Amino acid sequence: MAIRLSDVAARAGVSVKTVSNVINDYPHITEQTRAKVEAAIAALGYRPNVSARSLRKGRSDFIALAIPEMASPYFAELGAAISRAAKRRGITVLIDQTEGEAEAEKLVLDGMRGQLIDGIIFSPITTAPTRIDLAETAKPLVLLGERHAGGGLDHVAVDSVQASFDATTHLISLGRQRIAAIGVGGGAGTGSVRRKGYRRALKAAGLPHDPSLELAGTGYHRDDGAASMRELLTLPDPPDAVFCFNDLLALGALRTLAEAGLKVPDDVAVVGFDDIEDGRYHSPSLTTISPDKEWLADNAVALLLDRIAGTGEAARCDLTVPYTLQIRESTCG
Amino acid sequence: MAIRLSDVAARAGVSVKTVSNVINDYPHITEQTRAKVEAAIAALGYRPNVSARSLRKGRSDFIALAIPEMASPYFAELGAAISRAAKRRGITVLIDQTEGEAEAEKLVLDGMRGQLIDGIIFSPITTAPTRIDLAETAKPLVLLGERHAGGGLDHVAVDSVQASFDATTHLISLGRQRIAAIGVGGGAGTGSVRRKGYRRALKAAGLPHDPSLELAGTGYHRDDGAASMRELLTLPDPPDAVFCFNDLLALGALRTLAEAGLKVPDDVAVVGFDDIEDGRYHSPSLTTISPDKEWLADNAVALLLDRIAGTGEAARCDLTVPYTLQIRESTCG
DNA sequence: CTGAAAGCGCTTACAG
DNA sequence: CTGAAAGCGCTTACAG
Repeated sequence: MAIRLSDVAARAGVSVKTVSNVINDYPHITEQTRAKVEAAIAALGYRPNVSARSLRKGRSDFIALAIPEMASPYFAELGAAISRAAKRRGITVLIDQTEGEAEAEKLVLDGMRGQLIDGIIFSPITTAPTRIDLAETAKPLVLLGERHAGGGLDHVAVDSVQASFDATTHLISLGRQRIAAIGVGGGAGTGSVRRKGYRRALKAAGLPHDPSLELAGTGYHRDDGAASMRELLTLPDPPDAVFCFNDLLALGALRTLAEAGLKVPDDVAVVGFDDIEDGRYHSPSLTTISPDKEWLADNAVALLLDRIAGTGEAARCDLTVPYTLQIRESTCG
Repeated sequence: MAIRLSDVAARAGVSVKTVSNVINDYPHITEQTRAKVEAAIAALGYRPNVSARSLRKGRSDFIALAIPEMASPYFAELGAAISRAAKRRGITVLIDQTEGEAEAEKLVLDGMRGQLIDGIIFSPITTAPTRIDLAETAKPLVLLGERHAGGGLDHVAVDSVQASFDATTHLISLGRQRIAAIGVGGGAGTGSVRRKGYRRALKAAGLPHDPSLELAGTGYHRDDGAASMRELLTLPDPPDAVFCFNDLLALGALRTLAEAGLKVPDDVAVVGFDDIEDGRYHSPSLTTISPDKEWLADNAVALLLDRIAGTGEAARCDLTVPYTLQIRESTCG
C-alpha cells in the first residue's frame, strides 16, 4: 500500500542500498545516480517510514520537551522557540504537559515514551523543587530553569539570583522604600532563588527586611498575583513597589491595583520576570527581566543533541542565559 | 540492551504471545497469568518499543495538531486542551507550527511525518483562506476554524457569522453608532466570515455601512490591532466602538486607546473574539466571544479517532462549537 | 557502486 | 492458553 524503499529502487533501477545512501546523504554517489533516485522519489511521492528507521537505527530524531503547561505564555513562547531551534536541526519536538511533579517524573522514568525519543528537555514545575534523581536516566536530559537539588545534570538557566537582585535594585534606585515580593517559596525552586536576590538587594541598599512584604503564593498565575496583591493592600503600611517572580503574577497584581484605583507606578511600581508579550502591550507596560529565549532554546537543543551524539565534553554543562532588564511604564511611567 | 518482550516472557515463564496479550488487554487470560506477567514487567521495567509496535500495526496512537503558532495564546490554550483530550484517550499529540499556509500544506501532503502519525487536526492560518484539496489526503484530517473553500472535510468550528453578529449587536444595544471592525480580510477566511456577521448586524439595526471603518490588517497580533486602531483615530469622525476579530487585535487596540488617553468604554467600546486569559485580566477586562475550547478539543479529537478507527458515520461531519458572549468592562465599565 | 541477507522489537495468523 | 515463524520497512555489515 504505502510506497517502500524497494519500490523507489526498482523504479530508479538501482539497489535499495543506493536509495538509502541518497536519502541519508552518504558519500560516493555520482550526481547522475542521485538525480535518478531523486526523480523516482518525487515521482512516487516516497516518504521514509520513521518507525522503521527509528527501530533499526535506535534513533528517532525526536526529542521531548516537558513543561508544566503549554497554555502558560512563558512556556508557550519557550516551546515555540525550542520547536524552531530543533526544526532547524532536523529534529522534531514532542511537547509534554507535565501539570505537576509526579507526572513529570513518571514520564521521564517511564523510559521516555517507549524509546521513541532520543532525549528530553525538562522544565520542572516552578512551584516545587523537584527531586530529580535522574542522573541515571536512560536517555540524555537537559534541565531548564532553577538549579535543583541533585546537580550533576546538564542545565540551562538565567542567573536568577543576579536577575532578581537587578530587578529589586532598579526599584530601590527609583527611591522605593517598601518593596514587596510576590511568589516567594521554599526549597530550592524559583520562589526561593529569586527571593535570595531580592533580599540581597535590600540588604545591599540598607533597607530593612519586612517579612510581611514577602508573599508566598500557591502558584505562578494571574489569579495568584491578584490575590497576593490584595493581601498586600490590607497591610497597615502597604508597599510602594512590588517585585513579582514572574510576569503572570505581575499582571494579576496590576489588575488588583487597577481595581483598587491605585496609580502605577506613582503609588506602586511593579516589576515582573520573563518578558512575555502580554506584558509589553499591557497598560501600563510591564518592566521585567527579559531572558534571551532564543539563546536559551538554541543552546538547550544544541547541548541535548551533543549528548545524544555522544560528542562534546564529558563534564556536565551549566549554561547561563543572557538577560536584560526591560524598563517600561510600570516603573517609569 | 533494552528490555524486550521476549525477556519479559522468559522471566514470567510464558510465551511472547501471552505477554503481548496482557499488554494489549486481550481477553482469555487468567488472573494468575496476568499477575505473573505484570510482575515481570514491573521487575524488569519493561516498556514496549513504540517504533516496533507502530511499524507492525500500522498505527502509532500519535496524532498531529497543526497550528499557525503555538506562542499565540489562543492556539496555546487550544493546544493544551487538545493534548489533554487526546491523553485521556491514550493518544499523544505532536504539535506542528506551520507558520504559514505553504508550510502547512507541505506538512500534510508530505505524507504526515513518514507515516508516524495516524491523523491530523489542522487549523489553517487565519489570515488566508487555504486551498485545501486534501480530501484525497492519505490520513484522516479534521479541520478547525472557518470553513474553507473545498468543503467535503470534517470540520469543527464556532458559527463565526452568528457570533460576530452577536458581538456587533451587543455594541449596537449599548447605543453605539459608529462601530469599526478590525481584522477584515478577503477570501473565505476568518476576516471575511466575521465581517459578514458584522455587516449583517449593522444592517439589521439600520446603521449605515461606512467602508472607512473596516480595517483590513496584515495579521492577527497585538501590533496589528494597535496599528489599525491608530489608523481609526486619524479619521475625521472616529468610531465610538470597535469589534476586533480576535482578542489579540483587541488588546493591541486597547493599548493604542490608552496611549491616546481615550476612555474605554466611555469614548470607545471594544469587543474581541476568543476569550484568551489575557483579556480577562486586562484593565479594562475584555468583552469577547468565548468559544467552549474544551468542547472543541474533545469533539475534534473524538471525531478524528472515529475516522482513524473507521467507525462512525460515513458522511462528513460539521460540528458547531458552543459559544457565549462574555460581557466585561471594555463595553460595560 | 550492487545485491542478497540479517535484524531492530513488535503483532499476528497458524497449528496445536 | 503455547510455540515457532513471518513480516512491518528500514539500515547495515558483507562479499563482490
